[in-house]
Amino acid sequence: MEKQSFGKKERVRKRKNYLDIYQRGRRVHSNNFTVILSPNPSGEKRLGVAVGKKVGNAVKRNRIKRLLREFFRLSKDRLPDSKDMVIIAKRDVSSLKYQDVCLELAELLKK
RNA sequence: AGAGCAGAUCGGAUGAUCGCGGGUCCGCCGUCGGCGGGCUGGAGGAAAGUCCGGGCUCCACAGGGCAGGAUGGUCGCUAACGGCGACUGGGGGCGACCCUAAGGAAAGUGCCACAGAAAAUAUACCGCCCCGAUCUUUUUCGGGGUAAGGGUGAAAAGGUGAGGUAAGAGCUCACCAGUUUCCCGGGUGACCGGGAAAGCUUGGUAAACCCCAUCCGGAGCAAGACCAAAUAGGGAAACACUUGAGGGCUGCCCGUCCGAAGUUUCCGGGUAGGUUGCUUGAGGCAACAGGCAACUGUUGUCCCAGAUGAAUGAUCAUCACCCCUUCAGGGAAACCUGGGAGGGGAACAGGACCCGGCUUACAGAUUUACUCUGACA
RNA sequence: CGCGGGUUGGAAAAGAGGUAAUUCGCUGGUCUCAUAAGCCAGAGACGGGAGUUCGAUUCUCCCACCCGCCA
Repeated sequence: MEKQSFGKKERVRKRKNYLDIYQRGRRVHSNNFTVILSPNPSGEKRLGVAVGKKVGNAVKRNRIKRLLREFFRLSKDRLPDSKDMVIIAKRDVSSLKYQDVCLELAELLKK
């Protein structure tokens, strides 16, 4: 069985990395999210999450981040290796359920 | 029973699967460290706003004056406060109770639009009265007295009555209201109660300047300390004490300190990044004691988040809570009781150095004391 | 996280206790064969809630929103 953990190695953790990904990555948009994909040399697949202040207060922002990480964790095996991915939440999506998030992102990643 | 008022407590619970970050122990690889496993604990009453106060850290341990800021009934509590408690004055409510930036306007300055005669030194508009002139008289003009009457305004120069007067006026008197001073009694005090005298009365505004009293050094954990790739060439210490540029100490001044350029010695400084500060503390809980209370003391007991692109989530089940629909029983009905079935809801909100407060947001639940109205006894 | 500044018609922007200017835009009229320009007239605002005051856009306090600085 594929492991479903989500450790520190699998996160994008520095501002520099984010800037690199923003510059080099390919962007895909949907209603609520923007996904940026960029190759990275390390061999790992990594996730970064960006939720701006416009989206809501701290509770809402935290909830969105958790939902996005949950999605990444559970559908890791279907994602390509050696890719950095940053998901940006565009608006207040804290009322969405986890399943709604899954559907929308899965759609988005097919493109 | 209804309406209300002041507090206090809580802020869903349990389980399963997957997952996150901390501490600790064990094992393996092993230079830091990494990997795996076990155990343990992991957001709030406001964690929020950042409105105050303090601890802590650095700035040269910070002295004086001016400027600036804050507070403003009294007494207390406290590490401290702009907080809290008790009490006093004022205002509101039938009441429980609530609100109160509540020192000084008889230090000075300013302002008080429009209206009004006048907005503070009453320069008198109408009116009333006296005198003089004019004239047959009413009239008209001039000089003066008068704040009792008028209308205006948010606010009009103590109120009522009597005397008094040419007309009037605290001009005088009685009562009442208020101010200041003094005395007596009570209280730690704000102040309260009683009495006497004075001048006879003084507009409002200090969240206008200001005066008085008290307090305040500046920055802030992105403080500060340590390790240290890259890059750039200097940096630090000691001595000497002449000129002292320039800089720092709070905005300015005084005052004071460092100090370029000299000689000698030494090798360090520092960005990315990392470590530390970082959680045992004015700490929580319980009992007893002191105090009206805020709070304090003693004893016992407990260890309860330390992340850093930032950890608490997702899915499911059960049980409680609320709402809606439907069903059964009782009833004439309103409705009451039961809980079978289905559906929905569950607030405000997330630590970022730590505490004490304040303020603001908040579905609902539990509970205590008290007040008013109605009924019964 | 900490520290500062601001909010006035649709847009910009003065006013600092009593009447809210001004410019552009908008609407109607006039002029023109018609449009523009010009001229005349008009509508449309003090971020919300308390307090001080006779009276707050202005002063004080509390919220909301926006902007900036410190890596």
